[in-house]
Amino acid sequence: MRVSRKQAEMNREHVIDVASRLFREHGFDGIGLDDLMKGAGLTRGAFYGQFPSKAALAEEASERALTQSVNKLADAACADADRPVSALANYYLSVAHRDFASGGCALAALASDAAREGDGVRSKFTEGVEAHLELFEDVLSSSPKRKDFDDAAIILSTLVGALTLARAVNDETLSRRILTAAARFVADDYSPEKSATA
Amino acid sequence: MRVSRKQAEMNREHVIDVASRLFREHGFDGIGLDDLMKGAGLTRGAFYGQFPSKAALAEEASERALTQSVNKLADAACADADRPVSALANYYLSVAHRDFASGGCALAALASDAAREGDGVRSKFTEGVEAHLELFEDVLSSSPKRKDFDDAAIILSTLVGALTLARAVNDETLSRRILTAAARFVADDYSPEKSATA
DNA sequence: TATAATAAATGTTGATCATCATGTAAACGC
DNA sequence: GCGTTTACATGATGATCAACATTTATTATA
Repeated sequence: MRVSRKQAEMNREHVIDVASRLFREHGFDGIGLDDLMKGAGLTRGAFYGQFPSKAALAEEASERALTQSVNKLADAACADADRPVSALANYYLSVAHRDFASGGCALAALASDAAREGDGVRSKFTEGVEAHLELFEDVLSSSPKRKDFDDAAIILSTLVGALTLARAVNDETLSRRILTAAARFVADDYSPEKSATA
Repeated sequence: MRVSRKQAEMNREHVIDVASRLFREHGFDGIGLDDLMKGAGLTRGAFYGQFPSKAALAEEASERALTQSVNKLADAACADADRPVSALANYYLSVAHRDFASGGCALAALASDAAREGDGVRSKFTEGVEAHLELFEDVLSSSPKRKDFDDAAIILSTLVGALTLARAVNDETLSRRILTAAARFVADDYSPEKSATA
């Protein structure tokens, strides 16, 4: 049954949204087109009218997930105007974020998967990492010290690494200790009210 | 054709070694038993005499890869006795390590995959993370300051995160900038000759 | 209203997946 | 040296995979 142009475009967008969630949850190789489309309330046949291949969907879903990740971080930073770095770290390294990979940071959920993907997906990840770094540079520049690529890269690496390790681990105590150690480090060492560290 | 007990045991060990490499390279879902066994010079039928399931092999391969990762880090630290942290960071965040995932750190290669696996694999990763942290605590304790879980967790998170991001990214310049920023941070802030940071 | 375009459903393809049953031949215990 | 054990190979199983072709139904437009 055919559907209006507008509805078709909405369906397409919905498929991308669903895929961005399910890929984060199961990995690119961890879910197939059938379940992906079922998750969107459509069938497999509807797929190839909208996308040329699974890789193409992975590309668009990566872009959307990464944009969403940056936006969530920006919102967290804005929520506490005079301690933005602290707010950002506490959001990112929360237990809630750890236990909600499908709606959380795409870098932590898919970065090691993305390294094995083709250039399409990896290009989107390149843009996504750059966007994350620019956000951090902006937030850091509000502090009296220099605006520095290195500090942004250190913070991003620490956040992604800590969240990834906290998820991989089976032991709740260890998992939380990793999260809080990293959160305290980022908040303490990079807050505006404190002087430079390096 | 049958083979001696000793040879069979050697085959088993060889399968685990090969799997630990191939899983790191392709992810748990990225390679099947056929290619896994082909990589070990055997056929699929030889598998189920040695392992009850693919998940069981993933467990043993994870354990081996993680042990190897700790050993390599320990070797790197020993190579430069008066700047162990620096040596460790420079090894871990080298371009060579970035481009050699199959023989490199299992945490960076498989941590986000492991988060989606069953309790067997995740338990091995728990032990692996603990072993990594203990190594870092030991190396740090040789410096005049405190021996601290938090510092070890921060270093491990930064190393894993930076390497993961450097691999996901498509842009060589950006990739190297992430590696060097993180390496400089770890080396500078946690070397024995420098005072505490937090 | 008739026609062209197309979204979605359905079915098929061939590859690959993990798993297991059976066959075979070599190594081991007696 | 003979019977038993067992390591491995082979083939079959059914599930699932991505990909695509065909069909059906609906909308937009002429």
